[in-house]
Amino acid sequence: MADISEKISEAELVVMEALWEQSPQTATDVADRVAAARDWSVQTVKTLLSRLMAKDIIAADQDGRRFLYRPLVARDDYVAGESGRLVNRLFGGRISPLVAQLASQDQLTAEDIAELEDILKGLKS
Amino acid sequence: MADISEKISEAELVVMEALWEQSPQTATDVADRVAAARDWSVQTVKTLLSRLMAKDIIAADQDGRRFLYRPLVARDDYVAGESGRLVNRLFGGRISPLVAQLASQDQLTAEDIAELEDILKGLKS
DNA sequence: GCTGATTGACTACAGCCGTAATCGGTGCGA
DNA sequence: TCGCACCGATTACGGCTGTAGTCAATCAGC
Repeated sequence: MADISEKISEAELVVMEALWEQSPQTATDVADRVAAARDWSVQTVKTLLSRLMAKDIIAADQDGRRFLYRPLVARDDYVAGESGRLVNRLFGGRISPLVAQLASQDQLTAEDIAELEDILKGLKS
Repeated sequence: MADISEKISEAELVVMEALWEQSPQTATDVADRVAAARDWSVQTVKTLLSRLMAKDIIAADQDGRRFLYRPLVARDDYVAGESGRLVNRLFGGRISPLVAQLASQDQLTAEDIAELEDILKGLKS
């Protein structure tokens, strides 16, 4: 439940996803993996890695003359923080309006509904 | 269900909340209302109003020598967009992991759970 | 040993964001 | 009618973001 103090930007998040998927990785590995999603130069990815290091969101261990990067923040913690922030900002901290919102947009599949029921069942016990 | 093309920044959102709460309002009204949340100068609020106008997120009707500002985007539409974006970005478009996430943080009150059950009941019919 | 490829560090630069000061016009009270 | 208060418009400016180029060191192969 580590707090994420520094903000992760949109582009930085793409890099984080690559690192969460697999770590540690060299800058080049990350760049290759990211290339699937975004057409960025290797330099761009390296800059983003530097910024993430400066923000203490990732760390790097030297391996010969290059670095192996790894996340310091778990994806779950990040996701929890962002979800909570959104729910607070837009729904006054209440989640049911969010679900109602998404439901009204037909964003809930039958499977989602079944899973939600399971979750609720678990919570009541 | 109008699409929101331009992005609303954090500070702009505070101004939007004031306008969604009540509209139309003069710049001074908005500034007064916003003052409860943020200690901003009137100038700052006016700048934010200008930027929101430039982004076509609000409009203004002249009233004597001042303007009456009103939202062009409904809060529900904005909220729907943001919620969907978050769910897509972090949960691959699936909502149940979000609820599971918040549940695991003890962010669900008994009332939330009851409301969610009602929502689900409604959806199944 | 010299050369080319690779790597991290530093630099760049435009656009957006937060926060506000200043300017020029105008209506109102004295 | 003269000045002041108030209004929107314009300008400011430092920080963050997206996107990348360049530089200096270094490793690997000829």
